[in-house]
Amino acid sequence: MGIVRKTKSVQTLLTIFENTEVALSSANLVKELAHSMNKTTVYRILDRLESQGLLHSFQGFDGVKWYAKCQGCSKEHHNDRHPHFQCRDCGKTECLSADFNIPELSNHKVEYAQLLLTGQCAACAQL
Amino acid sequence: MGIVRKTKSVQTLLTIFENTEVALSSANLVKELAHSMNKTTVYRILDRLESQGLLHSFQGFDGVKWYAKCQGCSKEHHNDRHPHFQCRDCGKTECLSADFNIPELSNHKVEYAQLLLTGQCAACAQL
DNA sequence: TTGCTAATGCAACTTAGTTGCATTAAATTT
DNA sequence: AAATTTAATGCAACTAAGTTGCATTAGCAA
Ligand SMILES: [Mn+2]
Ligand SMILES: [Mn+2]
Ligand SMILES: [Zn+2]
Ligand SMILES: [Zn+2]
Repeated sequence: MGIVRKTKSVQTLLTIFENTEVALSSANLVKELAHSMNKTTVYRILDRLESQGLLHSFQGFDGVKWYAKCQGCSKEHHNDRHPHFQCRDCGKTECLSADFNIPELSNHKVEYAQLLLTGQCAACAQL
Repeated sequence: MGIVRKTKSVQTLLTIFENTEVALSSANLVKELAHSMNKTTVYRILDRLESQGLLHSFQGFDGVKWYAKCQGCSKEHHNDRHPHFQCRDCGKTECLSADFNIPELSNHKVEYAQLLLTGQCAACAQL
């Protein structure tokens, strides 16, 4: 099952994510879309798109939630096990295609892991 | 340089962290200490203890800031490069002694990494 | 014991996100 | 092309985490 109702607001958000390669924070989307839709709507659509396997989310260093498009995820299964990077200079936040391994823990049952990196992005590192 | 002024509030917080092996969220400390000190004071002391190398912090899945004591860090250098774990059942949040490696990124300059795990803690996994 | 100023308390504010409920508008049926 | 159904939205009010400015207090050293 995909999107239940393709409303104007849903389409707006889908288009935004289709046309970007970076991650976007919910807080910032709320600001940018304030003229066209209510903030509650933004939060609810992001929620919905995530549970439908079209977007995935992660917590940033700033304590706000970031979203990025999924590749090959579904309502049933998310497989976005990749690190995320936040540039300390320009704020650019991106999904990394790199892999990472979860340490072996004898006593814990690890179900989900999130690797968050910061430093300078490709562009800022060259300045 | 250690603590500048060992006030009653600072001592209270130091004692709390000395007597626990887990991480504590600032939000929760504010609640627990509401009777004895102002929330602003809690946030400011946590900040100060971190910059003095006595505590380190990380962002939880819940979007709140968590603190735990350091071992062998100083005002000049923090060396708490270890994963953190949050139990999805009991909420227990802990520092893991395990090591983890940061993926090689040709274009980015990684300065700091945070690995956050969730699942079931030792106690909850056995139930 | 005095004086300096780091640290605290308080009130007001900000920012991110949530909730309940009435209304609207996709999608489906007639 | 209406009428119907109900998912989705808007709005207002609220919560939770954290911050800021400023007056006051209390460590601590002289
Ligand atoms: Mn991603
Ligand atoms: Mn730790
Ligand atoms: Zn950058
Ligand atoms: Zn547990």
